[in-house]
Amino acid sequence: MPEILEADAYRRLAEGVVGRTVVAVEAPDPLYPRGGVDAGGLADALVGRRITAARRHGKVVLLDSGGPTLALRFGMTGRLLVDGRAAIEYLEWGGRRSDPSWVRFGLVFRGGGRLWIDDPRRLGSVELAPDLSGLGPDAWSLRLDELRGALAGGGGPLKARLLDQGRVAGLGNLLVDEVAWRSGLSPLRPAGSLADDEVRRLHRTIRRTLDQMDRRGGSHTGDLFDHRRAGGTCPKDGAPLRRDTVGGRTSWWCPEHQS
DNA sequence: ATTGTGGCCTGCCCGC
DNA sequence: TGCGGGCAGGCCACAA
Repeated sequence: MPEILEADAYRRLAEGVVGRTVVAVEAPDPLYPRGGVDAGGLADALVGRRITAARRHGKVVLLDSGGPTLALRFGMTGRLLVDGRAAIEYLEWGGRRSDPSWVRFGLVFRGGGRLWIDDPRRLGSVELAPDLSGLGPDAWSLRLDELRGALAGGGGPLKARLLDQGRVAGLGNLLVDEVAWRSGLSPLRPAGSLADDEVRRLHRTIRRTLDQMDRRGGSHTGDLFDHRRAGGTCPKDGAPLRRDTVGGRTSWWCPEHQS
């Protein structure tokens, strides 16, 4: 479940390769390169280039090197490692072990350092010159007017809108459940039905929740997280939590204080 | 255009 | 002890 918080931890880790020169590209999994490029194309584009920046938009980590930008996506079980060091050791729903066969992509640098993606489920990908125009504004720097725009006119459930990367980029299932719970908003509410004070509250909550959970260590550190299970109760008021499928995702919420 | 659904992919956990 | 089924969700293709 790499969501925006894990992606940002990966970006921070990837800053460690800025200034290094790529001498080899490893792409042992033919499923991993997307967008019409293969292992050879990745090598042609990247070998000999020096990494100049590590950026992030939503859940996507971007490496610049003077040529086409390299985009790294992590699906739900992808981990980034640099020189054998992981940004996140234990990924919820990720592998409990580490297995060399889970390495899906790697960059080898002059001097022997290495950046790679470990992804048991193979749901992540790498892409050259990604088109990010379909992504909405980044959730962490989201302005109030941008959130208003993202929710405006939506007849579908609030949760589906917040999960839609084209509306707001970066939030995943766990973070959306957490911010809806903290905001006292039902995930089932039609997105466009929120009153202005509710949008403001949601906006504040997104910002504060991301800052706090980043300090805590990731998207599994929400107050609701441990209660997302059969028989779970709301840590705020003790009511039994409801489990619904919303936006195609398992959703846990409190019918007592979320409306 | 918007919204919903199913499939991809595989480790892990539970029940038998 | 081994095995099979279900589950997890980011992302994309496709359908209504």
